[in-house]
Amino acid sequence: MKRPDTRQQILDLAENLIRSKGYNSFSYHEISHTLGVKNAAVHYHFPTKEVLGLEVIRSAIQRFKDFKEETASLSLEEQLDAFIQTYSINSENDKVCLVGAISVEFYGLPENMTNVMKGLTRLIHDWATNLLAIGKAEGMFTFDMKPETKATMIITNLAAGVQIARLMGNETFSDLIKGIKIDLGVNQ
Amino acid sequence: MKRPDTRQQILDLAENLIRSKGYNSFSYHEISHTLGVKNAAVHYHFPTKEVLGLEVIRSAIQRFKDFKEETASLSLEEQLDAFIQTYSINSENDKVCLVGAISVEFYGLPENMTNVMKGLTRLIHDWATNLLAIGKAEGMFTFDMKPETKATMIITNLAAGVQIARLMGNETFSDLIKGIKIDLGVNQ
DNA sequence: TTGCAAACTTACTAATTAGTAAGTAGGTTT
DNA sequence: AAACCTACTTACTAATTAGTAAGTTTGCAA
Repeated sequence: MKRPDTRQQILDLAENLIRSKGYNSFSYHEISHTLGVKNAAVHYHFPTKEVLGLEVIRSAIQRFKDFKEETASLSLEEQLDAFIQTYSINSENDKVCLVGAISVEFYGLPENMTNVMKGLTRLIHDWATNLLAIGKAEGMFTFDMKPETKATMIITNLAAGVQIARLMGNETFSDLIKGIKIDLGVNQ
Repeated sequence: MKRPDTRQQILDLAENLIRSKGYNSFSYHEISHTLGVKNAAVHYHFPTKEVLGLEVIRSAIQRFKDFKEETASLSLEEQLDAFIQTYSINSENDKVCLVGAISVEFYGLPENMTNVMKGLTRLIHDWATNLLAIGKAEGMFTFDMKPETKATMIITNLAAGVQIARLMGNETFSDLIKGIKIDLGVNQ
């Protein structure tokens, strides 16, 4: 018999549930039922829901670090496009990003989770700031503010863009991307 | 004895809880305990949690309509500032906006709630679009895209701005406001 | 072949959840 | 003053929740 890799399946499903409905809107029962295992099997891999939530965020941190490495050799515009594309995929799959999901439920989550999440948010923001700073210095992007401010603007556009797409439709999101590029001066 | 206006207190508290932790992170017990009444008193005013959630959204729709009327006679820039200020107050009170709160939990909420929420989102977006269209025509705002696109950009900046402020601090939000104004050409 | 550990299941528990039925106190209407 | 209504309380229930303790199976190593 094949190794079903239950642990990874639980982790993936938990992330999808957090980004579909929020952390406090899914139960261990929903996970075990969906994967065809028993409730205790989920607790075997992740003793508490807080541990599961933490692991979801930690794996997202690792995934972003991998993304950084994998795209490091690309041009700035290709890096930005790759970043935006991850949100386009979210929008098509009706999934919000972790930053949005965790921040909205902030005061209903274990402090450990929100603290680890702060690290991921800084990581993404620092990366975007650096990208924009270099791009501005090289004359590739045009904006009249600090690169950290522009980074906040683009990240908030994307984070709430996938949220508002649930209420207004996916065209709203693709339209938004065009706007971001126009303001950066990278439209052609 | 004074009229305690329990119904209004429940409604206000419910909105605050939704915008602090999310709809599925608070209970009728939390409401009744906080207000010093019994669980059944909450059910007397709002028979089901879905009804309570719907009333929260409906009262927000009414509030936005009142906002529109009250600010209609102001200049475009004053109207925009008034709109932005409601988000600044949110940020200071660590509250996200309803659009963000409802959209993140979207697939964990009763369909009635998300449908009514779509109405509020359209209402806000249409208002902002109209404001930006007139402001652009009058040469007050400068942007090189459709006014509906710029409306989406500003609304997503504000919605996710208050979210990301929870993870990165309130300076991130006030910084973001400056960025929005710079891109609109209404800085200083 | 025996021993052992990883990955479960079986069978629970205690707490919390939304929701209800029946009663009651106090003011208003008739 | 009798009837009635509003705004509750008392006292529940059934379902769901996260979490646990004690087995069981299966593959692998000694």
